[in-house]
Amino acid sequence: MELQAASSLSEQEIVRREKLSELRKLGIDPYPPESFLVNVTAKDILENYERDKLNYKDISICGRIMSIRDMGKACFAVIQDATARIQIYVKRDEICPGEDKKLYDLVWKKLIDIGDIIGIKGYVFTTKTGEITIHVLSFKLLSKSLRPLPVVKTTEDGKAHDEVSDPEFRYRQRYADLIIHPHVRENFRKRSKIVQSIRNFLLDAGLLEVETPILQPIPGGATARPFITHHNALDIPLYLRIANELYLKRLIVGGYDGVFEFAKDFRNEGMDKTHNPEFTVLEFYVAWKDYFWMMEFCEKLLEKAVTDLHGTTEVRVGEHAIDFKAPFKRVKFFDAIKEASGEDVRNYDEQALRAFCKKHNIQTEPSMGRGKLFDEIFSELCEKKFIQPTFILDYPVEMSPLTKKHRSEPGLVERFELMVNGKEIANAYTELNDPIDQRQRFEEQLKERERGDDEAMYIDHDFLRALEYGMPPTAGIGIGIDRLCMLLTNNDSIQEVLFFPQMRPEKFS
RNA sequence: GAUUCCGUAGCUCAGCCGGUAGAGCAUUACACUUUUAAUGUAAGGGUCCCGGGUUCGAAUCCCGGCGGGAUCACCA
Repeated sequence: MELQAASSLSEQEIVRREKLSELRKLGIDPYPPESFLVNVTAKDILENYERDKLNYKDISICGRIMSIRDMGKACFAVIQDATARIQIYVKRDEICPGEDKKLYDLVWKKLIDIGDIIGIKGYVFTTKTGEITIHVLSFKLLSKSLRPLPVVKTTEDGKAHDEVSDPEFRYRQRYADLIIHPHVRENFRKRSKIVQSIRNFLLDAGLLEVETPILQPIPGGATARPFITHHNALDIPLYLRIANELYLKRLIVGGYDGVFEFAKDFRNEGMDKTHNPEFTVLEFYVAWKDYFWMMEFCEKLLEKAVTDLHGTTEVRVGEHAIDFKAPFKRVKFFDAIKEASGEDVRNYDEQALRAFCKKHNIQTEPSMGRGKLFDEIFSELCEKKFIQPTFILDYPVEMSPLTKKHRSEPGLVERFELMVNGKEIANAYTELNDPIDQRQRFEEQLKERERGDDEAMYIDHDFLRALEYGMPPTAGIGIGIDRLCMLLTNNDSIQEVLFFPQMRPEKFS
């Protein structure tokens, strides 16, 4: 077994395994079980150590070794804990005061590597070059690393050397990516902060956080191809949810006046830098409200999230400075198309729309109905123009089978989408609560499906039954959390805001 | 799914027109008790993604596959 393993290992891996057994021979457990007391973090030291006060005299800290500079009878190394990197200073005669210098000469200098996790005790001082450093009085190996870690070296002018640039490496081995790239760790902290800020906002507003089924017998609430699975005991197909909308509305029927869920949704579609098969959507529904109320609520929510994250309402995204200061601009759907094309397509029938598309070089499919055509026209002609947060409102009824018809505009529904940086971030309605109308809308969807649109919605009879009991007037919204995080962290790939983006399975030989 | 680019040491990359591989960092050895891409000297390390083909000879050319990126399609 050893031979077989050794043949596939690199030189460096073999060396580290040899060091492992060497350590064991010396009676040192490379993976000790007991806790190591930590009384300070690297960040704490770097921010609060003051040379003259001589504080941080008796510290105990753990971290991973990120670099070592061996000076002979003394060494400098850098360790990294969850908060920061800090330099440590290991002096032979300090950790080996007696005759026996084995702990330094052998254990520290030969058997400890970059990547190893150690605990140290000592005190903080400043080197003559002015760097805050931990003077090590004793150290303990807490976990031996068996793989070479590609640590980035940065020159004085900030230029990075040997930075892992292979995205495949970074996404497949995110654990290593996180170790070697502090900014990646920071990105995900930001994501957590965004979610936390929004959650607090919703809880403060009195909404109830809920959980609803991921496995659904009918994949409803959106139009998308679902993942299908099978339940053995029930012997039925089940679908991974493409949305949780219909379940959250059932809860509004049940009498809660505000519910929200940060939901993983699943869609069996293509993958690219803005699409992952599983993704996170925040949906929430508030009774007694309409979409105008929701626009204001949404503005406040985002303004707060951005401020909590950056301390200001402005975010730098690529070339643009985007300002989330409420209120956001509002543009009506058909006004946006009119603005872009000079034509008011609102009353066009399907044929006229197809002619319009042809004129503007917009590709169409025979299976597309009016709704899809409108959708296509908007995304081709208008979407990219909205850089600053802009609400697009009053969509055609064909595009929105779950939305209440507009109170004064025939053929439209009370719906808005929030566009930021040319992309849709949120989608909201005055929710359709008329069960008869809802049934008709589902039947329209059924026709679309028969026509070849395999993403049209299925009829959910239980949902209709719920509506028949009566749902209060309600405003609802879905916010794409991944895309929001991309925006607020200035990343243009969804893979940068997902710890473990979907990848083709790796082959291990 | 389509098109296109890419796949050489642990990491970053070089290797043009075909002659079985190089550099820096990392690793190993020695020196060095305040360095910071530490330094100096020396050494080791590669199924050149996989499988076929052309050829006396392939990392290099051709075909197929696998994996990744980009663009497009579907979608959020």
